[in-house]
Amino acid sequence: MEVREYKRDEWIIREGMRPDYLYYVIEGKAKIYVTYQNGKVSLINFINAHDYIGEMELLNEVYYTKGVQTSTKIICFAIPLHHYRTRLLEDTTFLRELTKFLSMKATKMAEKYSQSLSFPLENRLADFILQTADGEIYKEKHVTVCDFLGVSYRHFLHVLVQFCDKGYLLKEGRHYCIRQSDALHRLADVLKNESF
Amino acid sequence: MEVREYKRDEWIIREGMRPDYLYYVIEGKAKIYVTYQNGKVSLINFINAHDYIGEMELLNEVYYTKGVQTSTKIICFAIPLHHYRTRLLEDTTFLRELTKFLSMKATKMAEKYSQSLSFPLENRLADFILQTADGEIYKEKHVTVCDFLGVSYRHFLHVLVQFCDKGYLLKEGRHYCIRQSDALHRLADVLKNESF
DNA sequence: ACAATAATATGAGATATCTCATATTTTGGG
DNA sequence: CCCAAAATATGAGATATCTCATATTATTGT
Repeated sequence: MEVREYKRDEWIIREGMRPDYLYYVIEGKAKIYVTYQNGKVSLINFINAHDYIGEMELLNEVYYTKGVQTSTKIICFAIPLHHYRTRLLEDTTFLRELTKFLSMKATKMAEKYSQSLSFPLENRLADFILQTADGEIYKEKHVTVCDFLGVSYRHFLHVLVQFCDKGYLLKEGRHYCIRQSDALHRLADVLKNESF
Repeated sequence: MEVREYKRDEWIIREGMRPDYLYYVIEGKAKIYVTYQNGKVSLINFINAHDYIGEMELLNEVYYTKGVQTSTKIICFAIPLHHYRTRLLEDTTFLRELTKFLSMKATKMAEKYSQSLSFPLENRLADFILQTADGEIYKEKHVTVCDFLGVSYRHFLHVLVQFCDKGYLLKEGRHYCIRQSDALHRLADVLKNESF
């Protein structure tokens, strides 16, 4: 097992190229992308500390590998599959851990999926802002967010400006300051199911 | 371990009620639903033979249980969790099998998610029709499909009628007959990524 | 066999979202 | 420090999709 380091914006895995390693992220953030035939590129998910990368390829002989690009510096473990594949697949503790990770991943995806179909951007953006804000400050890159929420830049900005007009957010140079988190919460809560 | 049978339209798991069993489907089909605060109900996924039900609750202490309703008669194994939970979580063969199942589930969800955001109903419906058609005959219930694809009945029908107008489909009483599968394939192929 | 309920169907107007065109500002590399 | 590329901004018109209203046909329970 090696410890590896990737710089910001480096590709850990190229789309379509089966990786030879299983990665476990110690520190940093990354993004998973897929490209469609018409050239459209879609941001599928974020990867954070304690996530696995390449677990699909460990488990499935046939699998279309998505691209993984770092968005900060990343430090991770890299376990060579050719050597440890069999051993990993016989290790109960590892399997249990991986199963938990995958079940969370599947659940979150299912949630995002049904939310994306059921609610307009207004609600999903409110949720995203609250989830990614650092205290009162929201400062994600617009382009990345559009990708992630799967909407056009134009429409995204339209809704963001509305939030400002309504006084939910205040634009401060490069950042946005959350002014009425209660209003945002009301919008975001619509996404939640009855359990909350 | 028991063998259980559920009739059509029965609820195997009620939303929000933690199940006491892990199920493995031998035969039949079911649907997973979630209800939002505003009362909107969303069909998240289909369950088919060889799928697990309740695996999330086996793995995660905290998990909001989705509702599962049969759409045909279902025959399944039911494994009582209070008795076998620990043993299951130590069984390598079972864990490996479950991990594979979950990785497929996560992948499919991710695919559906990014597709739903990236393409209009026209493409997604073409894909759905081809995937669920029995030979040349498509006969899913409109209401269920709307739910699944996350669009209004009105819009769904609008697009379906277009397919008929264009001669892709021919309405025959209750069913639809696929007349130009090539045209549908062209629409559906846009969803595929470069790997295909 | 009948009534109630669910599914199918259609129209019209509103809203959400996209595409394209274009301008300004910020940022990274040499 | 300068340039090219990326990110941010804004307008206008097109399209996808939703909501609501209202019929007509199946299906189901009794």
